[in-house]
Amino acid sequence: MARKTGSHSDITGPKIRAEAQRLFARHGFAAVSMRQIAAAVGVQAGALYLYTPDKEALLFDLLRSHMEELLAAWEAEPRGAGARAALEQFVRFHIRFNLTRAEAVFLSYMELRNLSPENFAVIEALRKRYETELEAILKAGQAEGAFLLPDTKLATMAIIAMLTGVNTWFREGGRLSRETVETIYWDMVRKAVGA
Amino acid sequence: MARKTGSHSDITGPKIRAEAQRLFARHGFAAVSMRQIAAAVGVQAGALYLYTPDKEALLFDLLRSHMEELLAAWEAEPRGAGARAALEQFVRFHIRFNLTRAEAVFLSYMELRNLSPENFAVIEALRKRYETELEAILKAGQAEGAFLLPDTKLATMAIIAMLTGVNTWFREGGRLSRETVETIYWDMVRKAVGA
DNA sequence: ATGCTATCTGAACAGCCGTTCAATATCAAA
DNA sequence: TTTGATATTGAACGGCTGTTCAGATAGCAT
Repeated sequence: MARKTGSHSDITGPKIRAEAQRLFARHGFAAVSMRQIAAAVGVQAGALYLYTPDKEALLFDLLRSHMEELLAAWEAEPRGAGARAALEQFVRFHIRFNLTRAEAVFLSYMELRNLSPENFAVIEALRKRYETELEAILKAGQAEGAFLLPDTKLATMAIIAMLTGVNTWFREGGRLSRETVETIYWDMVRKAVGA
Repeated sequence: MARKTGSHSDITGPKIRAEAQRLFARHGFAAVSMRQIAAAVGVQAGALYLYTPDKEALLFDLLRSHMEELLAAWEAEPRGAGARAALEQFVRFHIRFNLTRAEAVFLSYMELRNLSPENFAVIEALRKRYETELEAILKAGQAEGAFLLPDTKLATMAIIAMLTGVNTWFREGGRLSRETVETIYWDMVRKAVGA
């Protein structure tokens, strides 16, 4: 046996990334073997190397794609006028976007240490760019007198941690809908920044 | 060679736990081998099994000890009168305690999935107990009219996520002292709960 | 129908994994 | 000084690891 009927890189490639993401998120990068990923895809381990130079590159690709899609989605988001509207937009966007990509978010927080220093720096830079988006909103709000904050840098970190935390407990079909959660978190954030 | 001069279970035992915690936190549970831990302790791999039945039990021990010490420390904390004082106490305690045990906190958040279902349930129950401590404060504050919260359960999760997030960026000797950070976070939490 | 290219297999590589255990050296008590 | 308990080694177990590659088949353009 060699090439399989119906085989196509347009199908196998994405399938590998999808299964890798699922398995890495579920068991952790180090705990998942290339043979497990291959089995999930329905292929032998050697075939994976047509699509990635090595295991770490597979992880890096997932993390970088996620961060770039996060930034692109935020930039494509409609922006209201004023810092207060922008902050509400950010809060709702962050919760909504992250909930639809729970596995990727999980990976981005858990598996950074499995990256080489160079790859780690790339992801860190993207994450920093995203944080700066929020900090810019907080600084603008502070300047226009809409917010009252002791420290915009700390507020940035606090708000992002708080919002990302939703992913750890939210379950579809639970007590509260995603929209309700967004609203409740927005209420707490709004108060916290003194708006 | 067999037994080493100066060898003692009172020394080797704690040393194994300390090195395991350090290595697990640094590289991840799955990525660290028993031989690496043994080498860090200065012993052969086989000797570890005088102190733990297997690798997972080593991790479980670290997580359970941490959670129990966290709960014990909180219970030993002096309690002020009223929900507002209690909440400030909690905020400052959580940041302070977690910063002094960064490795254990990191492990407790990252390595839960490497536990067997039974062991996972034990840690989850301890974590739940801790969360309930905060929620009780929020409920009491709500009842006595000190706080104004849309949902105490969500506020609990939001506050804990926000506070634990400090561990990801705080560095000793950085721009702000631990006490200043405590105060700033307390300010944000206080506003968020409407107090 | 032919030939080229894309895709995949299956075996092999060297090395590491968690764990067990008989043998052995040290320590502490008698 | 002898004896028994304690602590450790070092080798061995079967199995899994990431990665490479020659060989083989499927798809596609001619």
